[in-house]
Amino acid sequence: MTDLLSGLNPPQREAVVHGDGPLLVLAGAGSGKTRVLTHRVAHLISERSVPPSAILAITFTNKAAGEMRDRLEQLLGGLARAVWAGTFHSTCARILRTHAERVGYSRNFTILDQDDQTRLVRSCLNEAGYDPKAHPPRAVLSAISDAKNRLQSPEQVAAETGSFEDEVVAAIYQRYADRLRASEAVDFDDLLMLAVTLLENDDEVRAGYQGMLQHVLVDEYQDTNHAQYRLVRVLGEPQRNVFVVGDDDQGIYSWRGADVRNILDFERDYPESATIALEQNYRSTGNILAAANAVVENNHDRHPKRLWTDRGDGDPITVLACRDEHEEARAVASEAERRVSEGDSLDGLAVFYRTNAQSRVIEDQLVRRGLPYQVIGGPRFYERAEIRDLMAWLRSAVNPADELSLARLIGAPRRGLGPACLERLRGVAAQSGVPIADVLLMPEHHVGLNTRQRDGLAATGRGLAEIAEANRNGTPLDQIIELALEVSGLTTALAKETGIEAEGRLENLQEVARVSLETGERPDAESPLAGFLEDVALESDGDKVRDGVGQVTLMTIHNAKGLEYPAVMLTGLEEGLFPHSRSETIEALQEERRLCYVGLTRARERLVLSHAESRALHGGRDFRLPSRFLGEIPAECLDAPRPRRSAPRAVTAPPAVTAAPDFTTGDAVVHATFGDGIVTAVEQGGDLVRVRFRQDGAERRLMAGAAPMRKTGE
DNA sequence: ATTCAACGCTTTTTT
DNA sequence: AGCGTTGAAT
Repeated sequence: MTDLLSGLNPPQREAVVHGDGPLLVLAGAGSGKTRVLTHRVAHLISERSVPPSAILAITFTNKAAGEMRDRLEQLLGGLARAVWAGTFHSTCARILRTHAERVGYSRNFTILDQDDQTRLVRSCLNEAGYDPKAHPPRAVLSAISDAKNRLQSPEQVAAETGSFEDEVVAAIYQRYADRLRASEAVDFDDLLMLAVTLLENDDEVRAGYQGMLQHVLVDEYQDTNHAQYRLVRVLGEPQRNVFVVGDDDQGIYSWRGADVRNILDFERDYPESATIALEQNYRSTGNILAAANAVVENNHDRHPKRLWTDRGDGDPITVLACRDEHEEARAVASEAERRVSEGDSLDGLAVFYRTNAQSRVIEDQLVRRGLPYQVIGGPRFYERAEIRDLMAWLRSAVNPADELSLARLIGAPRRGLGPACLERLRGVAAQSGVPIADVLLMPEHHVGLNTRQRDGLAATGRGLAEIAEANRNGTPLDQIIELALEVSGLTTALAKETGIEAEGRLENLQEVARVSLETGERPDAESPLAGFLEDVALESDGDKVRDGVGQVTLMTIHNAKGLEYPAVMLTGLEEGLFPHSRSETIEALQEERRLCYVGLTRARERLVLSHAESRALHGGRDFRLPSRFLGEIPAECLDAPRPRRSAPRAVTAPPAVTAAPDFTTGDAVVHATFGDGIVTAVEQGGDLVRVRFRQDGAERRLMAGAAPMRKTGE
């Protein structure tokens, strides 16, 4: 394959043909890292005769893995199919299913999602006699998750408690882990932790994988956590052909345990490693890059680098000052309409925001104007209550030990069965040593229950048995799901309800059977249903981005990682929203800034930044100041300020700080965020002022029209 | 024992 | 605005 290297620049080429040993590729945004990864794999196979099955490529989403496989197939043909490409979680799930018995699990273990996890933590808190109000389940869960990411067992956590809260966490962690075990269930963090534990402690299993794998490649390395790091390390031995690609400026998951130091420390951990930096950007115009560079340069603790392009400046960036979120939404819709009228596809337009809640008003406007769109993330299809009900039946049929699913399906559909019934079942099961699913089928044990409840339980047991039998005898997946819908009584119950909502929910349920046929083959799954359940559990929002369908794409910036669009609108650039008010520490603020950097660098040609002066939030309405990130963008990258107002400003103007547009050098000013300062220079004909602030002594360039700043009287 | 309606509270990002 | 809890009705 001679063309494997053509079209690559020298550092890209160097990375692709790198010999043995570890390599760190510091790949700036838009520098062609996906291409480098793919071509590296192709190079290994076609030029270095590495067997495809000896290569493991870990990507951030399943979609990225699929795209890599497609691309490899174009380069190499069917040979490429044997490359093992997946996400960290799917890779670990596959390892664990293969060796389940070695970690003391059934091969049919259930993978819990966040909602299941929170419920279970809540239940553990209640069981242990702690008040969920004093110890928010989400916070406790997050602490447990942190511990698992550090690969700490409940015992280890218990040994290191330093406060009462730590002790609560340790106690709940222990209880939570026990409940998971009893239910043959694992959470997302267990997938990583159990796989690492297995590989590190089981010589035979480890030897198997280490003997099979010659090369490990990891994308988005900056967002790996400690457990993921350990997985890569153990799988990379003994050859240490570990090829990691990342960008410390794009680390946006530290709150999830990702450790940017993994990338900064790579050279220390692999002293023999080489480093290659990719700084030429092939994606964005000069103005967009200049803005992104300028913003991220306000961060410390980064590998110094500066993206460059030979594409020219391109159009200036547009900043829209909107009155409120509705006007911002109208601006989004107008941008979409403008695109259509200019003959461009809506596929090329993406709208980003910091929080999922922001999508609603934007959706309203797009619907109103008949503009097609897709929302990535937010409440997911599989997280709807009725779908979760159905999934509980399916999961229980595959994994009879799954008590969480059992608890859910007992009450769905509503038929006079509730928590009390479940408690009784658990009691009987514990006494007799019979699995709960079997107790369901034995009405003689249903003492103390009324006829209706007894009948209900027996019917539930029969239904589950029927689904399980269908799964066992190879009934097609969609028919199993249809069967589950029927024997569970879910459709019957919904059909009785009136109203448009029930209709929608009924349609959603039917949709599951239809969608189930679209999932790919899973040769490692025990049954198509088991494979489907795992797909659903490990599916990420990013996997659902569809392109080529003529729709505007709406998503959080977190979901935008790794994507690019000709036109990007970054909305809600307001203090308190972006950067988010919960990001108070320096570290958190720097991560917000990296997030901003990620958002800006998704744009190829057109970039629109918007902020609203007031925004409705949790019921009330707040006045909002423009984000400091806007102030960090050099004015020469920006369009002339273009306030977007559909009503006279006086009517709705915030009573807060009002900008005085005519600053002169030497003026004493006060800024909403930075406090007191002195104007040191006026640039761009008065649009931009330089101000040195007393608070930190730093000089900042601010937009005179947009900055939340006014002159102070002497 | 279950279900439903009203109330009050908390609000980031996600594999 | 959405969720979990609480209290009353069935």
